[in-house]
Amino acid sequence: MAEYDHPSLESLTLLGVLRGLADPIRLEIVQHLGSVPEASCTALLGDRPRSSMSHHFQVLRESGLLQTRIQGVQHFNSLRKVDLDERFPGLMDVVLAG
Amino acid sequence: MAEYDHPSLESLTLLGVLRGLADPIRLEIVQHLGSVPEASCTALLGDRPRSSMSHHFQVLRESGLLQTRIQGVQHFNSLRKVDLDERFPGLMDVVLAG
DNA sequence: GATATAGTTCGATAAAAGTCGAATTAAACC
DNA sequence: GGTTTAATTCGACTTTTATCGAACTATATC
Repeated sequence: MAEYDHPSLESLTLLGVLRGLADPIRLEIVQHLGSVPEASCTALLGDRPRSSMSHHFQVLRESGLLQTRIQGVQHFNSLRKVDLDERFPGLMDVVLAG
Repeated sequence: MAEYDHPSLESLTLLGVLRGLADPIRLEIVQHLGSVPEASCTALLGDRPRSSMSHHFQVLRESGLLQTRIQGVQHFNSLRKVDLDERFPGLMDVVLAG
């Protein structure tokens, strides 16, 4: 696998981002990523099946909430906080405060 | 019909509110309500069936996003902006700006 | 009381989203 | 090349959510 392509800043929509956040697992992932620079999928796994988590990471990536950097066999996820702050100022602050 | 009971400020959850917002029709309703003091259901109907809209109003009410005042045969909906601003400061500003 | 109006509730259907095991890919390492 | 590790993809299934016509409730008006 080469690399993911992430949606551009301009293509992000409020509805898309809200849909990305509107799931308990994904909200938890996002909030966790608010407190660390980045995290691998495994680090956020808990006791859930990998395939479920992989699905949620995909949704988060496609809605523009996180970006994934591939290093060797690991995928490091981080919040697209700077982008999100520019596009939807204040949103991430509320989400991470909640 | 007597009156609706709306969830208390403390019982609102971020996830619940995000779920309420994560639908195109509901987001549109909320954003519209951001620009008017209140609106009846019919006023926001467009060309959609009443029963569908009634469902969305119920979801919005239960997630704490709006309150409904009954006056005669009409139901007037308004954003719970003050409550939401207190509970999730900044959230509504982003949503209404989007 | 009959009629009109505003909105809800019911119930059936359709569409969307989440779950998760099994198979697969891809890199790393011996 | 074989093995381990990290994560994805596939596909089948379940659950949740949305849609919307038809019947219903409640208020207002004549």
